[in-house]
Amino acid sequence: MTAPASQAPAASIPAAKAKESVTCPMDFILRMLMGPWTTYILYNLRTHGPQRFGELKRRVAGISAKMLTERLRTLEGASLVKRDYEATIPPKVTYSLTPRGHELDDVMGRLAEIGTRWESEDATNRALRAAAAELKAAE
Amino acid sequence: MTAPASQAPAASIPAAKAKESVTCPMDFILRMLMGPWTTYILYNLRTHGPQRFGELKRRVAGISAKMLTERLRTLEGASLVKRDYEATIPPKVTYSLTPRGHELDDVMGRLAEIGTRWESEDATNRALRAAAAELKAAE
DNA sequence: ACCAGTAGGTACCAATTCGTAACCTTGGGA
DNA sequence: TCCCAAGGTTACGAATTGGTACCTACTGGT
Repeated sequence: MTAPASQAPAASIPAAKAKESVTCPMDFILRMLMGPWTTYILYNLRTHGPQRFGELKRRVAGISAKMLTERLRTLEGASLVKRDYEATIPPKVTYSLTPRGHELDDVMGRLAEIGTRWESEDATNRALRAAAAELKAAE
Repeated sequence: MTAPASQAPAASIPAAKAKESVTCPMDFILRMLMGPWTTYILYNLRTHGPQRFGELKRRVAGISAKMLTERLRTLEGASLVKRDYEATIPPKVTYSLTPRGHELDDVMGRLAEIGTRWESEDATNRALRAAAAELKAAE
């Protein structure tokens, strides 16, 4: 993830600056996953299967066509998503996960599990703190 | 990942816009990991153990003090990193992974493995294509 | 005739991001 | 007396990001 300064090429900048950088191999992959909206898109493609552009756009609520297009092109470039174009009228474009895209299922599942757990842990803690605060206020 | 437009709060914007958004649980966690430099930092803390600010800064080549500070604060806020401050003169601040931070070891390892594999697969493919191109040129 | 839907592409533009540089605190060394 | 170290904080600015709006091309419905 995550490159430094002015991002665009930034992604590669840190590595570039640090010639003999420790090049963390997660970097490439995390840089992909971390792009804006990316996980929402992959999540939807995983859970709802191959979808058309409009369908995906409707599901990933709030995304602009521009962003969706750009993200899909990037994912396609990384071979995580496949684009099937049918030159019918109107055109029909279907996006699906490639085998490589599916290799992430496992990790994504794990991340989702951890994320969910943390969220509930945090909620519990907040509730505990709130309860403690009330007790204190009531005393 | 990744929030939309003007980022800062952006991170939460997509979810915000899409009220009944599908709230992907990976999102929180990926948003953390994806911040600029974040993986480099976690990677270093994992492989080299608890470190002082300056040490970390030297290892994560190219990062500015400002960024490092900001990233560490964020990670601290997410309870992934612990900050030990000793008010000696000069002050001594040591950062280390929290138990929660270590929960990511597994996923990070997997991501690293996949990333490494893809990288080598891609290298192989590039080599093959180059060889094919040469054969073609030579005929 | 006019609007809608499909799948984008392009221009314009404000807002955000992140690097650079300067400054802060306290004590020790030259 | 002056500078340095550690670990930041703050101001300043340029560059990138991503949304909005508009355009294409073709067909079907009213």
